[in-house]
Amino acid sequence: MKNQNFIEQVIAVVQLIPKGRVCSYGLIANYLGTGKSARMVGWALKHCVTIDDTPAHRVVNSVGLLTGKHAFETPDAMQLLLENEGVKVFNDKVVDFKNTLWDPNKEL
DNA sequence: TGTTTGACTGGGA
DNA sequence: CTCCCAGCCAAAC
Repeated sequence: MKNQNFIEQVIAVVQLIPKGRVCSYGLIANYLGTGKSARMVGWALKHCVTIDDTPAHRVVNSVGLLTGKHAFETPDAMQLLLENEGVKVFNDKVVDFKNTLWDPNKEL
């Protein structure tokens, strides 16, 4: 998967995230090679749901905070989806984030 | 073609 | 500790 647009590359990585795990924007950006453009990952994810049903709820910011929850149909949808997969979320942030974090650079 | 924006991040005040 | 600023890069306007 390389001949795709940036957005589709982000989608591909997000879809690789195992169920019950989460990933940070910076990690994905680093994996894609964009490095510091973590903003692009979030930006792309926002648009990816329009072209694909990407599990964007598995992507959070560097501290496990559900920064993108407002992009869902309802602000609570993201948290509910995560909890549905076994990821505990409290006060809009992932509980035991570092244990739940999935690093594509390490796992792949 | 140039400017603005954004689900981020890390560092400094 | 919290708040603010600058860098970052691709897409949208």
